[in-house]
Amino acid sequence: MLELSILGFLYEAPLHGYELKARIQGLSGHIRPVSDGALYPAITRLVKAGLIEQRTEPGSGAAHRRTLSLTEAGRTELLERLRSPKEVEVTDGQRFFTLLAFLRHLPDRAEQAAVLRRRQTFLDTPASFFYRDGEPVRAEDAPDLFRQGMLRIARATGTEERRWLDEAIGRLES
Amino acid sequence: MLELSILGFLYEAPLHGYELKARIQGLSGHIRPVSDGALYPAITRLVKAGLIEQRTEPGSGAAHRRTLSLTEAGRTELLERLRSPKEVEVTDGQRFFTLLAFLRHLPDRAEQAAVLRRRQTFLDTPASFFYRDGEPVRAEDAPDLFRQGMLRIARATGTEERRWLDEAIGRLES
DNA sequence: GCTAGCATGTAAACGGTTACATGATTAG
DNA sequence: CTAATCATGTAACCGTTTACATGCTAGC
Repeated sequence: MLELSILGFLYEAPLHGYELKARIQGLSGHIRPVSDGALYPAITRLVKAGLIEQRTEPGSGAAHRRTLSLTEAGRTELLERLRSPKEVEVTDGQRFFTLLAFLRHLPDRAEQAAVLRRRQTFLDTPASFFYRDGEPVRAEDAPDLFRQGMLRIARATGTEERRWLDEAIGRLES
Repeated sequence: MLELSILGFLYEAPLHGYELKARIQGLSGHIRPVSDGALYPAITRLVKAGLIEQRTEPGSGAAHRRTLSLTEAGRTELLERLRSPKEVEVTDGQRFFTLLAFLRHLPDRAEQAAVLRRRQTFLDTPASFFYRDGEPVRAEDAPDLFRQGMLRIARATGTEERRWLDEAIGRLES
């Protein structure tokens, strides 16, 4: 997830770690701060894997500042991760959103549409959200005010997402 | 998160691990399966912490089947976790939802309302969702179809959630 | 001179995933 | 008898959080 964000942002332009952190944070609406202890090890991993390159900038700005950029392998890897997301990245809203944030980098509109289709299929599966005894619970039947709220919110989200997916897939395939 | 769900479900009735797993899964709408490798260690932790008790049921059902129940300390702990959620549990939608699922167990309506208020404050902070250069991005300005979608969906969710929070807090405080 | 922001890192602990392992009961 | 479901657990690995640590630069 973090790795995808790093690759995604670097696909657009070379950045240093600190700037990367700010962008990733901006993407999630400050819901969850990106910790240095997650970011820098992730960068190290990607460098070791040959997906990104580091070079120290001389003079400019604060102390040592390492500018990161994607290698050719990194570019290929990003596209592959966007093209073939794991099941959990389609299923989990948070992860799917991260995917969406960079999906424009996939050069083929048909491939973009295919990813949206996978999400669509998941949302249309009658296996989504809040079950009791194997049956989906209706908001009116929820046992208390709070679970009623959960259902209302989940339903509103699902409705809007389905609407957008329809529209977007339509546009991509026209 | 997992621990909260375990405590929450056991507050209602004693259960064994397998049943607990099914309920937790039902709550998330199968978005993310609960793995045994997470569940059983979590149970062990809670037992060690004195928050739940295990007793092996003789005869009934399959093989060995351990029925779990909350101790007095466990009941206190659950209420405390509901009453004073950590910042990230208010901020992160997924976690906040887990909180909501069990919030009815808080005996004091004013305390329930206070938790909802914290979420409300977070949502009203102009720091929520998708920033660029420190400014919130409007859907029309989003650079591509996919980010437009993210914004649309996020906005729909936020709107519905704010509406429900208003309503719910009103009811709780009347 | 000091504080805020820029900038990068490490180490321990924690929680979760994945894979492995076992065995009982029930329905076809 | 055999497959599905019930039922519980362990071990290796992985990524994240939290806390700690350092040092530069710009503006007050």
